[in-house]
Amino acid sequence: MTQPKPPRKDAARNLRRVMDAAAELFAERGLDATLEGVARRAGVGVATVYRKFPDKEALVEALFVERLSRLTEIAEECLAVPDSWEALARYMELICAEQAGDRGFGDVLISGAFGIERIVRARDSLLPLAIEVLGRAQRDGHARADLAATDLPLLIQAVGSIAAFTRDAATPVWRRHLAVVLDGMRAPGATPLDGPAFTPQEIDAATQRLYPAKR
Amino acid sequence: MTQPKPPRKDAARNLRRVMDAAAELFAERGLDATLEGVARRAGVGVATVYRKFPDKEALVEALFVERLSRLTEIAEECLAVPDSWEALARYMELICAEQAGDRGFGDVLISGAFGIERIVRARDSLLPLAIEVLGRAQRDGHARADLAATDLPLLIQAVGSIAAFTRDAATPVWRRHLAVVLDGMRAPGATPLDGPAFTPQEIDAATQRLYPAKR
DNA sequence: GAAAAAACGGAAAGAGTCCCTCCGTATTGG
DNA sequence: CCAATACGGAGGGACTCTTTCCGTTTTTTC
Repeated sequence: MTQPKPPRKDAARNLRRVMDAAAELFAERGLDATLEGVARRAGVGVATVYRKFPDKEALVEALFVERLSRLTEIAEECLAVPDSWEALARYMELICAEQAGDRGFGDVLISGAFGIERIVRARDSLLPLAIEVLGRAQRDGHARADLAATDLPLLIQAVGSIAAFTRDAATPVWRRHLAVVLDGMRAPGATPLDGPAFTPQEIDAATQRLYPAKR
Repeated sequence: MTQPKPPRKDAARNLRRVMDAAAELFAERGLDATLEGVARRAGVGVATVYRKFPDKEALVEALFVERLSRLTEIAEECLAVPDSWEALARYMELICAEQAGDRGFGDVLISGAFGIERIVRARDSLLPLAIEVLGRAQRDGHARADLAATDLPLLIQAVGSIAAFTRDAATPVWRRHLAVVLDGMRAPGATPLDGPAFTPQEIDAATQRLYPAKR
């Protein structure tokens, strides 16, 4: 019933060091950061990293599954905001901020992180919430009617790409561009959005192409 | 005075094949495409590629310098459009379209393509034109006053990133998001853009970090 | 406080990638 | 037909990154 074994003291300390270092390094450099880099920053050897996590995917999973559920929380909190436009704007802003602060997290969202099951599922569970947040703002006449829910992740990704590109600058300039996007999402839309929006399946397909295609 | 030597027939044919293949492959896969891939698509050996161009950079330069000056043309044509908003909208759209149709070109714009002199210079000559296009629309009260010229390349990059991400889909969905952005650029802006815009130097710094940092 | 158990570090194996060169063979043009 | 020119593709060289191996050190247990 009780834990079979209490872990050794140095092992516990190193696990924390590794996770902290990985969180930092992935935040700065994205998922491309190497495990050797993680080890160096943690002040341990690579083997120690591998003793804690069987491979890189496991480390990524350990770090980001929790953070993804944070996004779900954000969405749910937004649904509780009385003003439906306020809710939509906050939803966009908070998600962009998460990405802007952590390049690795942005990679996870866009790529599905090597297709890790739990991560992909967690990410996919976000769309229904987006539908609700957007739908409410549309029903109230705050958000333009021709926006589709699938436009949200794409617009978020667009702002996120600015955040990634300008990451090392002093100013979080992406907020300016998010403001532009938000104004563009307001009703009434001056320029009609022509052409069909993406289906959720098309979004999935795009993320999946990302991994096999790249590295 | 005349060309010292007319080139051999097969050499001429292969030069064209290589350039065509490279244009295609870079368009599809970006600057990461390998020269072996180019050779394969051209139906020649790698050595032939290297006989035509001393190295990869030279090939990239040959392909994209011309295309960059096309962007200058676009900007100048836009300056000739009477309606200043129309001009700005067209400017944004045409540049996005160029990127959307050619992933390599997007890479060139964002990364400066290995820092190749002529390419960087050509790209930098674009900003003054953007200033004019934007300034005119602002003076006429069409574009929101709190936009800075440096916001344009960043917004273009944002839409471009959607185009890159959704490249393989049937629908050019990025047009929807460009429309959103354009509406957000209209005056009056509902959400104020707070925080300073980027300086041109900050943009340069960001592009330069891109290459050394990555590969 | 010593021996057993657990964990450690860093070198290096292994698997890729990609750029570019070499050289024996083929094509071209006079 | 032969000299000049160009060709193909194997492979050298230089990375990079993940993962394993093993002799050494630290911790725990008695």
